[in-house]
Amino acid sequence: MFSTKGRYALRVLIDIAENSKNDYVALKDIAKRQNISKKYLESIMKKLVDSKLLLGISGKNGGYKLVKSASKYSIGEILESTEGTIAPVFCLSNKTNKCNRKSYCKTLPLWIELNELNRKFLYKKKLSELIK
Amino acid sequence: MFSTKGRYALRVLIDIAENSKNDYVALKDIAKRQNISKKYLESIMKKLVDSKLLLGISGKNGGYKLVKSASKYSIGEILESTEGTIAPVFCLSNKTNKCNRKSYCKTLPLWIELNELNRKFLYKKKLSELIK
DNA sequence: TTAATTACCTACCAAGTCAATAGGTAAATA
DNA sequence: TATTTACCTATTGACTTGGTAGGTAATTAA
Repeated sequence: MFSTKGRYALRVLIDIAENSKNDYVALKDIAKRQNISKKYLESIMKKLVDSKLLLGISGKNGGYKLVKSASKYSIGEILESTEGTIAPVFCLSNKTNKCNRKSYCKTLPLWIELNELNRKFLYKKKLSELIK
Repeated sequence: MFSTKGRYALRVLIDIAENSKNDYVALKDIAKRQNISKKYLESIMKKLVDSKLLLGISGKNGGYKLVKSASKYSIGEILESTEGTIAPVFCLSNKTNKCNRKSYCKTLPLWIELNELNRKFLYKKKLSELIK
């Protein structure tokens, strides 16, 4: 189940895409429009800046800006950068599956198939598709 | 992310399917084979019995038995009965979406599409496909 | 009839996560 | 220089997770 981190992140990126006219969009404006706690949003913005999905500029008239066009953002990369992982089970959440049942686990193929289905869907779907 | 409840439930049903020869399979044997705490498994068995996916019989030679053939069990119903919901977001976890943003939410169509993709996959996939 | 075996039931608990809140500092600009 | 903004660290209450503990009720083999 996706937490507010990922869900808010999508709303933030939609908000910036719709409200930025080559200028920076301030956190407080996003928070007000989206009705999300300003302080809590900060932690989400940090993840998005750290993973280079947003550019953040301090000082007067500062704020956040997209680093590429909305059609270049996949929903998958946005969710993954804020949620940490989008895998359906823990054993697929890391690069290397450390579960010691993996060589004989009868459910693993199911989880792999589900994971691939989701990743394919979420990385194909673009931010621009959620706008308008 | 699926918790141990759903993941263990799948392993339990596979175990019973593979180890029941018209007789009942005792919890302690499942727990031993699957290396899962006996006491903790009890809470998962209860969910499966309550949702009529297993028949539980007390007393000597008692235990648990499938109520239908493995090919009739969908992975979706097993996960849903133990996890409560398999929806990707909270607003889709109940019959009635109570989110007050739903009339204008720009991300809701994405979640609905993802939810339907997952449900279709998990309800089509059968327990028998995980065996052998 | 009795002892053993089994599911079933209720309560509790430690650790972790979630969704915030609080109170700052550093950078940029009018 | 004052203001605005992002950025940083720490804390917290409520909830969930993954168990543990200790019993009761039902069934059957001896």
